[in-house]
Amino acid sequence: MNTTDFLATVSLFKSLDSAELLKFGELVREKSYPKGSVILFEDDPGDSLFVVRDGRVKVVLVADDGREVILGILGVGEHFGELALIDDQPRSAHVIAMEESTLLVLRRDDFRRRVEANPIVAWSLLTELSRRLRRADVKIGSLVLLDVPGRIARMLLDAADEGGAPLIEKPLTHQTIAHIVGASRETVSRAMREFQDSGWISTERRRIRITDRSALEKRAQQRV
Amino acid sequence: MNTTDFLATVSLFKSLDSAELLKFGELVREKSYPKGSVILFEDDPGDSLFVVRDGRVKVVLVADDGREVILGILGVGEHFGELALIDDQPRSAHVIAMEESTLLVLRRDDFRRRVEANPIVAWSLLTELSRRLRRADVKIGSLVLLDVPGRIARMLLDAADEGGAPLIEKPLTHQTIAHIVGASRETVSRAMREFQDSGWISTERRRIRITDRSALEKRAQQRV
DNA sequence: GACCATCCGTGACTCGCGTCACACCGTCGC
DNA sequence: GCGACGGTGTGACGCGAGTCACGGATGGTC
Repeated sequence: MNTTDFLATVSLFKSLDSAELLKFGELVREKSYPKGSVILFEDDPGDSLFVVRDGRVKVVLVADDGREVILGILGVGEHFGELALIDDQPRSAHVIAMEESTLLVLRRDDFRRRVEANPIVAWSLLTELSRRLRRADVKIGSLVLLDVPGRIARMLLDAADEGGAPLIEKPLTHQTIAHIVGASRETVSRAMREFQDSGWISTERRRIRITDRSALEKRAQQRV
Repeated sequence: MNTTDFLATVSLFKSLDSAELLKFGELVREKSYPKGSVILFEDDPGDSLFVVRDGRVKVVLVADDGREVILGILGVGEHFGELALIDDQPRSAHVIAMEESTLLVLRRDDFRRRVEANPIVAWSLLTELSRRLRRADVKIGSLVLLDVPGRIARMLLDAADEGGAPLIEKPLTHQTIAHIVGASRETVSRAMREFQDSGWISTERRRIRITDRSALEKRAQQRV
């Protein structure tokens, strides 16, 4: 798939006509990152928007002692780095490649010019930021109101919804889940084991299948 | 101050010329809410944007058992409810008047028409949503990486920065702080007492003064 | 003044979960 | 095959913080 066709599948650009897409296509550079490499650092001044062309990246905050929180995992077609384009503030988190990944990079000035010329993109951006804000608020609520197993249950449901099927395709190690829900690896292990013993989920070669959705939903309700 | 002049002070509208302001002024209705009343409910379909004209409101999530998290407190000139206008999703939280408050209400269709006619507003909105998203992410980080006193310290610093001076003017009860940082009232009491005994803060008739900023900042670093 | 509603301070007890420690896999490369 | 490595399972232990149960202070209202 060439770049223009790919851009047409990205939510941010999907309502653009082909002439516009072509223009955007001309402005992007393509760049590859090996697994584990840091794509951008918190506090850096930022002037680019990135679209995941291939691979998977995580958005993380890390504490001085190395502990980390995963704010989000982005796959093909998703984008990051737009905040710095909008408000000129430094980057708010690190972004790290979870696998070998290739990204499309769009520079601030180019992006702004195109957005001003084309309010549809501005509206897509608004929609996208709204979605993220809602998710962030839900996450804050979970962290305060739910215990760790509850947060894991909710997270599994979210991950499954994303794929459409009650099956989580992407490899999710316990360690990764721990970073997402704000818990320790061991606690995640224990909770997953319990879910499995209760027959709520099953794992088949690195993938997680949800076998009792309503039980998980119940567990993910506010407070046990 | 009349409505138009007031709107000119609101960040969302501040880059508009007076003709535009006048148009907006004609579209809003004014509405009052007694202390404690619920201005909007989570899950309601929403079709209005609200601007705080007077008073103070809190945005909260509440669990079935009544425990609550405060996502934000909005004062004069701040606005809420725009998400539902952008993405047509139901409201994501309750909004409750903390004091007798009066709000300006703008309906979805009117708002959208004005935004389409005037991209400056769209850009202000983007800036505002970016700001909130950053704050939300920082909050998620705090919840996972900091202990309760650390979160309180950070919250005090934020509140102080908002006012410009090292003094928090608005009454903040321990209970309220507890809801903001996701802790119990008792724990907040103990932490505040400790801060006070260490000479980091002092309280003078309902207001909190920060007397040792750097100590608080240190306490608010990742992990004790 | 008396009375009420809020708010704050503090001890005692409990428990969820983080931490440490170690054992047990698969799977990959040589 | 053998080691190395990344991932998982599980016990033991300790601590932060929630909960319960008070008592006491402050301020507003009649």
